[in-house]
Amino acid sequence: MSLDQLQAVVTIAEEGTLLRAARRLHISQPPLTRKVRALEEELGVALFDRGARGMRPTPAGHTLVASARGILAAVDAAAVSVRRCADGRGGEREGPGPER
Amino acid sequence: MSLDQLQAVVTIAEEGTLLRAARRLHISQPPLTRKVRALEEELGVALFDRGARGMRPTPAGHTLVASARGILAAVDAAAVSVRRCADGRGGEREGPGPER
DNA sequence: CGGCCCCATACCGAGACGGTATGGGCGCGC
DNA sequence: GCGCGCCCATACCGTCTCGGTATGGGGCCG
Repeated sequence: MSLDQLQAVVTIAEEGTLLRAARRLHISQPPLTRKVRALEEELGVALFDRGARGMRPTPAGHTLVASARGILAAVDAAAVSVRRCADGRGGEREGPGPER
Repeated sequence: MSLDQLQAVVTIAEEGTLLRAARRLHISQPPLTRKVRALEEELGVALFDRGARGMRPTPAGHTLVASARGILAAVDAAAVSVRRCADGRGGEREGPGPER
């Protein structure tokens, strides 16, 4: 599991189709297919229901999307905290707090 | 920034030297050097002080280690939640809560 | 029934990742 | 003061994953 894959899952869930998600992620559709399938195989769980209309998240997929949003936000917050800690001054408490 | 790099930073901070951290991560020392340097350049911040004795985290490094621990725990919790959601039964509330 | 949209697969090239070998720097013991 | 050992940094190379293009199969709509 990688942050890349989590971002992919979140975007697909938001867009509903691989093509639109791929456009938003600045990649092509086939790599996205592989990313999702790889994650599904790694977890041993189907994350999306494929239909002729697009992809709809399964209950497991929905759960993962919710968790992934928090994780991605935490990563971003961590980067900000680290830069804050060394950029201007040299002392800051750990403050990635604003998660979820 | 990748989960791999976060894991590396945490392990290095715990072990104090690249060699011991590399052993724990089942990789070699040179790739670890590159991982850390890449992350430092990406953030524009020095994460460790290199001395003849080993590597000691800077304040920024310490901050990142703390955040990284929470993120990695959240990722693990997410995987568990997803599997729980689809493994036995088909309905579970989103419960990655125990983070940090 | 024809057309369209969407996902899946096959194949290929480039970039990233990891491993081995080697060098430079510093502290410690003799 | 000098040699030794530890540790991080760099150079080079093989492999493997990742992304892109081209193509196929399937279902819904008009």
